[in-house]
Formats: sequence, structure tokens, C-alpha cells
Amino acid sequence: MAAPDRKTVILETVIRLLAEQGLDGVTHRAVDAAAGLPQGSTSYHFPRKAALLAAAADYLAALLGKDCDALQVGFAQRASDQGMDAAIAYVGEELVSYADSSRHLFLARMELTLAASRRDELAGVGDRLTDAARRPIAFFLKLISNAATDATIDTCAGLIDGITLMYVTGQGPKPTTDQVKAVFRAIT
Amino acid sequence: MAAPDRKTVILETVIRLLAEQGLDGVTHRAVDAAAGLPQGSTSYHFPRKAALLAAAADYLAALLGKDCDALQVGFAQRASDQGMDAAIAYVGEELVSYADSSRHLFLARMELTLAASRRDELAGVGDRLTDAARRPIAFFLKLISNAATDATIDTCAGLIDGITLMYVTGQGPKPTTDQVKAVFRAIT
DNA sequence: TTATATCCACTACATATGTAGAGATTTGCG
DNA sequence: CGCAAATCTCTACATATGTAGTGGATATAA
Repeated sequence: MAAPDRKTVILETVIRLLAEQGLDGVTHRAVDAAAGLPQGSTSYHFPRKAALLAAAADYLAALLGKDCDALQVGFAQRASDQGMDAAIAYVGEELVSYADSSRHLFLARMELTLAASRRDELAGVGDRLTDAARRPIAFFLKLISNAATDATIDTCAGLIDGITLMYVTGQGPKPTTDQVKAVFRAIT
Repeated sequence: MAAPDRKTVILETVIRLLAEQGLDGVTHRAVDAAAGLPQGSTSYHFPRKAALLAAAADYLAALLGKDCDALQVGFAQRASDQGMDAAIAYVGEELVSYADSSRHLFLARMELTLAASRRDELAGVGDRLTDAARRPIAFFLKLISNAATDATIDTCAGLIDGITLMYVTGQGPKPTTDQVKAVFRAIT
């Protein structure tokens, strides 16, 4: 944590603002203020707004990647300590509790995915984010089922995102591990 | 179609802009221009931007309601003409083809739901939209299964939204009727 | 018809925003 | 140290945006 890089501070603030205020809450000045940096800092490091958003998306994808790595490490530990079943249960629990623990990461991803789907300057950003979000799903899918094609993974990732979105926006109940497992089994 | 009401033209344009450009593409002047109305028209009818968005959301909810009504009428016709199985198949097909036919309605709903979840001025908007989107899901669910609780309907609506969102943003494959049915069966 | 209220087109203005640039400051390195 | 390069802070400016106001057109009712 010692002396966090300026750009990193900015990108983390962008992700937080995306989650809290949406795309139009992200302005150069708003980022400066929210990060406690002097006005002009964000403009200096990311003069183009599209580049700022693209950089934030890549940073977000990296964060998602780290979470997925941690998940796999946690799985491996439990698999050797408590056996396969407990390890699988752990991954399932982590996936659903992720809706709470990483609410802002999820919301930021939704904002960026939506924006990327219609803004040419953000071409590719959506794919990188989706790929990062797919990884833990694919991991879990392969744990509980042997037959997991790309199409199946896509579908499951979409399903998980959907119930998470409804939950996170206050429009639906919190997903449960059993539901997730049932859905996965139904698809595969 | 004769002499469409000014406010209606404006609200339809807002929904189109929401889908095409997102929340930050919706400004009073942009709506005027996209609707081919003189500058100031949108400002006159909806001075507050929050009121403009709320009105657009209610209009969108009404559109979704009409589509659902049409779905139920279509179902009733086919049920008497071709029997129950064909009627159920029809509803299932309509639900998945909706991702294409009403792409812009779906995207606008996502934008508004996301915005409503964090902006106090839009309180209630998200609920009305979600309720409208839930209706056809609930209808289909009750057709293919007898046991359909509110929680089940919520979950299924979220699942459908998720795969639709991934498809519509170019991040996933097009959902199929079989998948939808399988998911519904798994949940109920 | 006239009176009246609504609807409409246009203009005005304060603020917010993206972007650029000019100095000041810090950092890396011989 | 001394100097060059990178980094930072601040200011400036053209445009975009939300919002208000001002007449004129139009419809409606007595």
C-alpha cells in the first residue's frame, strides 16, 4: 500500500464513481475531487475521457483476474485440507457472496460493458471485461460438471450476471448457492 | 399514428436515445434534435431532467405492458386454434425473439434500472420497470409449471435479463427456448 | 367574436465539462 | 551536486448543458 501510484489511485476512483454515480458521474474534475487530488490530475494522466474509461476497464479486468486467482488458491487449499466436496462448496459460496463483497466492481463492470457495446472508442473493452468475469464461472462449472463448452460458460455467466444485477439494484432476491448449482446443472 | 402527441414523441425519443447512447446521451437538446423538434421543446414539456427520465420510464413500462398483453392474446388464440402445447411453444419463442425485436426497449430499461438504483429522484422507477418486465416471465412460468412463487419469478426474470444483456451487448450467444425452459424447470 | 389559458419557438444565462498549455516541482542519473 | 526529464498543479477557454424567461401562436369556451 506504500505510496500508491497516482494513476492507480485515479483508476480506482473511476471504478468507485462508476459504481456510485454511473458513467455520467465520471468527469475529470469529479475524479480529482473524489480521489482528493488537485484539480487537473486526472486530466493530466488521461487527457482523453475514452482513454480514461478504457484504462479503468483494464484495471478492473485485472482486479477481477486477481479475485479469480485467489479463488483458485482457496479452492486448492480446501481441496487438500477438507476434501473435494468442501472445496467445491467453498467456491460456490464465494461466487454468491461476491455479489455483496464486490458490489462496486460488479456495477462498474455493468456500466462499462453497456458503454462499450455502443461506443467505438471502447471497442474491445467489453470483451476483456467479460472474459475476466467468465473465468471464475468457468472454473466452478468445470468443478461441478465435466462437460462445459464455451457456449455453456457464456450462458452461465449471463445467468449469474442477471440475478446479481437484479439483486444489486434492489430488484430481486439474493441468489443462493443452491440456485446457482441448479441452474448450472440444468444448462450442462 | 395521426398527430402523435408532442410529449409522446419526446418520450419515445428519450427511450431510443437511452438505448443508442446511454444515459449521458440524453440531454434536452439531444432529444430535440433526435426528434426533429425545435430546440426548447423538451425543456418546455419536461423542465427537470429527473422528471423527463421518470416519465420515459413510465412510458417504457406501459410499452412493456402492452407487449405482454399482446403476448397473452396471442397465446389465447393459439391455445384455441392449435392446442396448448403449440401455444406454450409460441410464448417461449416470443420471449427469446424479444431480445431482437425489442432490443432498444431492453437496453433503455437496463439504463433506467441502473440509474434508478442510485438516484433518489428516480425512486420507484426501477420497481415499476421491473414489475412490467416480470409480467411476461410470470405468465410463461405459470404455463410450464404450476409452482411459481414470487421469489421464483424474480429469479427467473433476473436470469432471462442476464443472458439477454450479454447477447444484446455482443458478449454472449443468443438464448434459445430450450435453455430458457431448462432454466425455468431447474428453478421451480 | 373576444377572452383566456395553454402550447410553442426562441433566446439568455450560469454552471459544468473536455481539453490545452504554462510554470512549478519532483525525480532519476551522470 | 547539477541537469534533464518526467510529473504535477494551476489557470484558461470553447463548448455543452440544465434551467428560466419572453413573446407569439393556437386552441377553447362564453
